[in-house]
Amino acid sequence: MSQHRHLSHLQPTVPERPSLDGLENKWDQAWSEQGTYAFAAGTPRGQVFSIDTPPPTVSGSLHVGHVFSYTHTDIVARFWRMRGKAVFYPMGWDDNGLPTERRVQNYYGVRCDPARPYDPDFTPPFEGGAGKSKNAADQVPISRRNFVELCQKLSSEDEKQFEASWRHLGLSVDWSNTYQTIDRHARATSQLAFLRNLARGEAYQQLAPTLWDVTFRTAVAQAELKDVVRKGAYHKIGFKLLEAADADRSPALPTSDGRVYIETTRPELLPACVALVAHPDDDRYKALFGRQVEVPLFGTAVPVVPHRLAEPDKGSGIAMICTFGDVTDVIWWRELHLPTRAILGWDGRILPEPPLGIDRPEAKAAYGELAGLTVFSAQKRIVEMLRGSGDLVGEPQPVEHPVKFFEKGDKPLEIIPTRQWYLSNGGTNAELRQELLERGDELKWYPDFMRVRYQNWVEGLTSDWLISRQRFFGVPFPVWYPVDQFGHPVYDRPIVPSEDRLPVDPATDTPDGYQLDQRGKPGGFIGDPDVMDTWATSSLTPQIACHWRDNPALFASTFPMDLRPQAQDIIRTWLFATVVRADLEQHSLPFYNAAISGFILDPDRKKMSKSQGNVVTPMGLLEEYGSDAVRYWAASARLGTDAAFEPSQMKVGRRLAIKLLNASKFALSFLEQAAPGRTPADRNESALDPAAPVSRGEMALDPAVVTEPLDRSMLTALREVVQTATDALVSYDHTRALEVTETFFWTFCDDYIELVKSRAHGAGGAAAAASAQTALGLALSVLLRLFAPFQPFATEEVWSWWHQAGESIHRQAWPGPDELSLGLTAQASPAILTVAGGVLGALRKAKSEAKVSMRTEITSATVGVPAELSAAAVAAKGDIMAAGRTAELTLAASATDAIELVSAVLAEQS
RNA sequence: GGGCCGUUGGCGCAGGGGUAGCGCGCUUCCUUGACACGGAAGAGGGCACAAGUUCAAAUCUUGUACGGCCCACCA
Repeated sequence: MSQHRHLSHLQPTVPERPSLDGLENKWDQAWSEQGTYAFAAGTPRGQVFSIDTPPPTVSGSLHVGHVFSYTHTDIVARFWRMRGKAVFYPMGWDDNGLPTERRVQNYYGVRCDPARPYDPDFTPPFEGGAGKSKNAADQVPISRRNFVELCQKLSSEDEKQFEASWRHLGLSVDWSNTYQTIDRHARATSQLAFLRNLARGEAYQQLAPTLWDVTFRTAVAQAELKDVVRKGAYHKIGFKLLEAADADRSPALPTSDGRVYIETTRPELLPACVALVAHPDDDRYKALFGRQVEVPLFGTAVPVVPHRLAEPDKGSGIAMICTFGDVTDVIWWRELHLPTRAILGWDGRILPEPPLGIDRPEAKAAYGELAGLTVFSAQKRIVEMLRGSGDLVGEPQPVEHPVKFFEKGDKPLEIIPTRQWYLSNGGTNAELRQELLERGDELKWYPDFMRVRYQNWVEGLTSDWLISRQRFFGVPFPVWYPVDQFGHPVYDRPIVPSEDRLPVDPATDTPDGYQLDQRGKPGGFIGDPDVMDTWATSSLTPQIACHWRDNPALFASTFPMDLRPQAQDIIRTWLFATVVRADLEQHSLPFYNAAISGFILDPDRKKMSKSQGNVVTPMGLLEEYGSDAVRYWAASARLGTDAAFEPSQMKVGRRLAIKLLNASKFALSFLEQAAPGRTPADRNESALDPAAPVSRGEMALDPAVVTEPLDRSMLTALREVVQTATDALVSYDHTRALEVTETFFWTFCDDYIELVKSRAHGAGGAAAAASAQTALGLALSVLLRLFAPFQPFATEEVWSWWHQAGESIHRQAWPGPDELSLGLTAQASPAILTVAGGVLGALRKAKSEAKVSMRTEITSATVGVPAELSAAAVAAKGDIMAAGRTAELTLAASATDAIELVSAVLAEQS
């Protein structure tokens, strides 16, 4: 960092015609070569600013929303770097999980079949999705290892493209510090955290009803659900009331025909029915509690039971409980201790064999009609059967109702009993839940109202976190199970590896104490076949990036991280899960601040997303407008606020970047003029001392030279801007910082530069000229640094014109409060600049109304100025007259509180 | 059903007790030696609606409407 009271610079080398073209590649390369954004390892925690960068899903393409939110983070990173922090700014790639699997299937025309052996010479049938077929059967089955290799291959190609785009955008990421959520280190970290959870009892296995996606054939977690409104129909079905053991006990049965009528949207689950349920206070059905009814077609006898969750005003007020139609069924089943009659398989089809309770031949025959069918077909078939048997009353009544889907799936979820791994997240433990709520309070949220989304979510948790997935491209569970003498795995005695063996793949690695050939044999072992949910790994991004596992010194200097930037829609997943993991392992927050960005809306105010088909690819934008311009658009939107996709804002940003180049060129031309071909060797000498020796040394801009009131006024106003912008950035309000800087900058260009132009050229003598020239240089230096986080390319370009090669603006000190303090006696009211601009505006108005050029001379003019501002106006009168080309200017008392043109006599035009 | 944001000139946004502000767009003018990828000067709204608090309300309170989102419900 260099001193800025005295600006160091070389003889300016300003291009004849400055341009934004090519700046991105030029500076990206320079920053890369010079290590401008490298993290200084060994920096104590207090001087580090660490960022938990969201690892983008590389299987998707980069879109404008990414550019938007990552720019916000980069502004913060650049600000703190200039404030003297060692910024720890890694980049991760989320390549682990389903999206990559799907992309690989389409891209290479393959599918994973874990039963196949590894083929080291395997070549995919095609690349690039050229032979893409909708039919999964056309995909070539390959081994899990081949499949994972293809996932890694494609991911790393995608990652290169992402990095290129990010670099083009100017993210000041330390590109020597990247990770993949599937790489060796991430796998080891994820497995280590899991083993610790297991040892502490926070991770556990359970055979239980599980939300199940039949397309992907995997369990999914509560956090990955979405509601989809679907068409369905209420089917009214009669259940025959069976004779009561004590027949005269029930005087007022609700049925005159000996039947109980329920309404269901899922008649195909009839064979899975285990009870009917009504509200305990429902007088219509009270008398039935404890009685048995017979399930139509299948002849199963099931009880009628009371439960508070049954809603009297829904349907007929009495519902059938199936194992399992929805999550309420699971609650009823669990709380009422009902039997299980599962009829759905992992593939979403009706199981071939009927469940217990269906034993009569005609019941078995009825079941046989459904066996093997999909849910959809089974429903059609059973409706025909019920109609035939007379158990269906009337026609099904169409309804639209919300159904739970996996957020990435396109078929409704089913609930299937399976063995799965769970991790405590407060869903079943009030004490932990309270602790996690307190973590949410402890965290600083930007904007603060995002906090309630976290609270809502934590308060609404109904189960622990299901972390196992029956997929292939993910981090495997680092466990094996002993196989007993009968060949059955012993699930409650998992075998774990020692921590130094991580990462392991239990599908190919052998547990300690066993031989390779004992796999799957009685008395041997078997590996857990599942992988972890992608969030189970990405919830550890702070531990991965900061190297909790293998670099305690780095971890100590970067964790808990300073900032977690992320999107609002993954508070319940990524943010919450990260808090859970750090709470369990480190007993702390994983980060102190969360910056939540909004969505990008297209011009029709809809959320931009791939499925909407309205996504604009960012690279085209970056090339068309320039990265600084696109960043400007992003920076104009506040955290947590949805923003419209606005090319017009990008044009404004581009105009600003060009203006920065041109205004700087102009200001620097005076510095050159001030000391042509020479610079003082002694920093304490005046920059303008013509006797100073010529050298390639440094030239000082001495604030003491700034003597003119207008110049001092401008610098005083700028000082306030510095204060405001700094305060705003400290509180993550980049919009405000940009706004005040930009507003000042336009005044600086339109008014100040115009006002001092002729004086800076020497019209008022050497001292007055030096004052203007030095003020221009000082202001330029400060303004460039204020803009640097927002427009890194244009500012770096300008900086390079007058500073030593390699002396990046992005490593300079952020303007401080002292830098522009000109000494108490040299302060001047910022009002001078304002008034001078106002009076100049009045003179311009005279010309504009006369429809003449601004060059036109004014013979004489009178401008009214409010009394309290008249002294300020007088102080800048000479500059105003010069800028307005006015020979005779009278400053009169204004009748109003505004500056107003009273009269003007224009010279004849030639 | 519970909750969180928002509603300010044609569009995008800022302001947040004293009587509206920025950018784009629009109109008119200006090819001035930093910039035509420019510059200057203008026109245009009374801040969704209603009631209240106050000397004074875009600004505070309450309610309503509309838009967006989160959570819950899912027979």
